[in-house]
Order: sequence, then structure tokens, then C-alpha cells
Amino acid sequence: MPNARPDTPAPATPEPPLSRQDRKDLTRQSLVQAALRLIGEGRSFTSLGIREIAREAGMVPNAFYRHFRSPDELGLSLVDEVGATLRGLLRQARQPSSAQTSVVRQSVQVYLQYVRDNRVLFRFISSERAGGSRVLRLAIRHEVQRFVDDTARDLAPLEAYQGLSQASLHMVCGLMVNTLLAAAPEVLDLPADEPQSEQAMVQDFVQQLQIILLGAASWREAERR
Amino acid sequence: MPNARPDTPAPATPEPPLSRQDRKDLTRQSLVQAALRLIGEGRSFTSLGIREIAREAGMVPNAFYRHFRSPDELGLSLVDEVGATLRGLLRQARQPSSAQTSVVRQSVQVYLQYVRDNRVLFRFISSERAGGSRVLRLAIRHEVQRFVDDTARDLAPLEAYQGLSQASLHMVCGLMVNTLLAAAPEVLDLPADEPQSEQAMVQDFVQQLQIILLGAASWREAERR
DNA sequence: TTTGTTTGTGTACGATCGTACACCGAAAAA
DNA sequence: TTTTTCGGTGTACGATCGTACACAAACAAA
Repeated sequence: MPNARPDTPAPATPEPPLSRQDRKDLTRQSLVQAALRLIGEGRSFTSLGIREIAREAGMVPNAFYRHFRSPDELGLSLVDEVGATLRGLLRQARQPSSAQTSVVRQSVQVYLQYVRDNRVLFRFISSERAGGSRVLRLAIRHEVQRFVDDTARDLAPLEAYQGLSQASLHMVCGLMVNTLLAAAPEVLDLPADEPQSEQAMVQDFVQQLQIILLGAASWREAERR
Repeated sequence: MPNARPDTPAPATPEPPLSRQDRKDLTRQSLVQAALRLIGEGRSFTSLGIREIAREAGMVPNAFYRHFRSPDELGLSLVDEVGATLRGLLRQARQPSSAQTSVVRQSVQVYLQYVRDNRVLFRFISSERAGGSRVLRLAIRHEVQRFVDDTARDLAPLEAYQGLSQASLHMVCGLMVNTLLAAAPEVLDLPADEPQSEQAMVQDFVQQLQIILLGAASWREAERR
């Protein structure tokens, strides 16, 4: 009996044990991916139904309930994923750029490339940020707020922002993030065949950020009413 | 027989003739109003169906087709209405305020009150601006663009903006309008029972606009790259 | 090994959806 | 006047939806 099982079934491949929980997480993730795939095909998250998502994931409708009570709950998972994505962007932005062009222009271009590389996620947050479900809206705003916090923390030590109180820095970062988020759906809707309209759009956003930075530079902590 | 009809049925009230076209426009408008009513109840426009709208308007599903080919087409009517609303806002803003408080603060408060007074319309544009239907997105952006144009035209003669080229003024107005539009869904989601969070939010938006105006003031038309 | 839990399946029900077709009555055109 | 046009009704069909219930297989605990 002690030697009844000479070896694990397949020593050829490492054969991860795949506990029950592991399997569950796996299929759960496949549901999330299915939803993302549907969004990628142009569908809006709000319009996705339980049956549709389950079908896309290759399972029977009922299986959905083993993982989420409603599409909204799956949406919250998506929001988490977006949060991780945004933090990735910040990590990438932290690498000091070889600032041969304006640092603002550089940042905008990095960001827009990031949007294109994660177009499904950005399509999701862009539309659900003001979209149908209130819980999703609030969750997304919360995640964006975290992102603003992180950005403010990153920018605080820079000497360019020493004139700003923490609250003001926060406010400025919120304004910048808002501006960048508003840019996302516009670049995602660009027709693929006219690069010059994209250039004009980039130019516009760059200038808007420069305006904000100019304003921040001449901002003085005074009583304002 | 020539005198069979001595007078029109009811001389008491002016009795508008109500030609066929008039009637059609009337029921068409009742469909639009029905859609707005549903949005007001928390539904998102994207999720509205033909049957639902027709039912809310008190007609049989098929009647919808006599006026619109799809809900999207009704949405375009809504966009028109939003355009008219926004122009109304601009007209109201043109009245020079008795600037006893900051003109910015005053403007933000007027705007936010406007949002609350037209919460259904603002809920609609906020969510559909990045929402499900591409044609609607583009139509809304077009209308917003018109609004930006009008704003720029209004601001151009003011001496505070003489340092800006027309293009730059446009860009600044776009930034301001964007910031204000982003504010709309946030105030609409405010819980009704905490006025102090609203105050904080107003303060935030006021400061953001001040930052933008500061930036615009120190903006110089130079080669920027 | 036995027993219970959990994950996914199969089937089914009622509601709602978009849309097609035939029809009616009143306004407009002839 | 007669005829035509047209906004609105009624009915019907097939598809899809959310969800409930019973069940099978696999894993975990005993």
C-alpha cells in the first residue's frame, strides 16, 4: 500500500496538480476573457447577458452562476484588471524618458500607445465610467482615484511641483488624468486610414496638458473664492 | 346640403387644425419623451428596446417604425435636443453675472445647477458619449464640438484671451468643456443626503478651471514641440 | 472506502425581444 | 365625390433572455 502509486501519472510534463480551486479560478477567468472578447467585437459590456458570456466561454448558461451572481459582478473583476493595467502604465511611465522631445509629448505618445495596446480594457472603462450600472461606475471612479493618488505620489518629489500643496497637486493630477481618459475613446474611434487626423489629435492633447502644467506652475496657494 | 355644416365643431377653443404632419410630429415627440422618461428611471439608453419605448409611449410596438428605423435613430433626435439645451446654457451664461464672487465659481455653479435641472439629458450624453453605438458617439461629439466653437466665439472678444490664437483658444475651450462634461456624471451620482461632499466637488472643479485659465493666461504662441 | 461538497450539464418555463403581414380609419389628393 | 396615402392597430413567429431544478462526475473529507 505504501508503494501502490509508484509515480505521478505523467512525469513527462510537470503536470500541475490543478486543485479544485485552481480549476474554478481557471474557468472563472475564461468567463472574464469571454466577456472581454465580446467587448472587443464591438459589443458594449452593459448589453452582455449571462447566456451570451457563458456561450462565448463554451459553457452552459447556468455555469455562470457558479462564479458570479450577475454580469455586474463580473464587471467588477474587469475593473480590477483595469486597475492592474493602469498601475502597469504608471510603472512604465516612471522610467525616466530619454527626453529628447518634450516630456509631455513623450508621455502622451506613450499613453496613447498604451491605450491602443489595451483597447478592449480602455473601451470598457471609457463606456462604463459613465455607463449603465451604478456600482460599476463607482468602482471605476474608485480605481481612477487610486491612479490619481499614485500619480500625485510620483510627482510630489519633483521640484517642478514644490509650489503646490498636496491637495492642489491632487487636484491637478485629477485634471490631467481626466483629460487623458477623455482622450481614450477618441483615439479608439479614429478611422484607421487617416494618420494625419491622429497627429492633430495628439497635438491637441499635448497642448491641453501643457496648459494644465503651465497653470499648475503659476498656481499660488492663496485664499481663492 | 351646402349649409349642412354651419360652423367648425368648437369655436370655444381655437382648435388647432392638427394636420396629419402635425399629428405625426406629436406622436414622434411622445416617443422621444417616453425614451427620456425611461432614462430618467435609471435605465440606460443603450438597453432600451423598440417594444419598451413604444409601450411607455402607449402605442403598439410596430408604430415605432413609422418614425424611426431603430432606437439609434431616436437617439439622434435626443442628441439634437441636447444641442439645443447646451445652446440654452450658453445663452444663459452670456448674461454678464453680477460678479460678486469669482466669475469662475459663479459659472461652475450655474452649470451644475443646469446639469441638475436637465439631469436626464446629461445622463444621456454622459453615458452615450463613450457608449455603445458608434453613430451616437460621433453625433454627440459633433454637438459638443459645436458647443466648443460657440464658446470660443463668445470668449474671443474678451481682453483676457487676446494673447491666444484662434486655434489655441479653441483648444483651451475644448479642455474646459471636457472638464465640465466630466463633472456631470459625478454630481448626478452624488448621494442626496450629504451636501458637504458636493461642496468639496464644486471646489475641486472650480480650482481645475482656474488652473486652466491660469495656464491659458501664461500661454504664449511659440513653437512648441 | 465511504460520504458529502462542489463544479458543470441538461432540460424546461415564462417573459421579452425584433419584426413581418394584414388590416382599419382618417386625412389628403384626385 | 372617389381614390390614394399613411399613421396606427392586432396578431403571430422565432429567437433569446434569466432562472429554476434535477442530475452527473470529480474532488475532498471522513
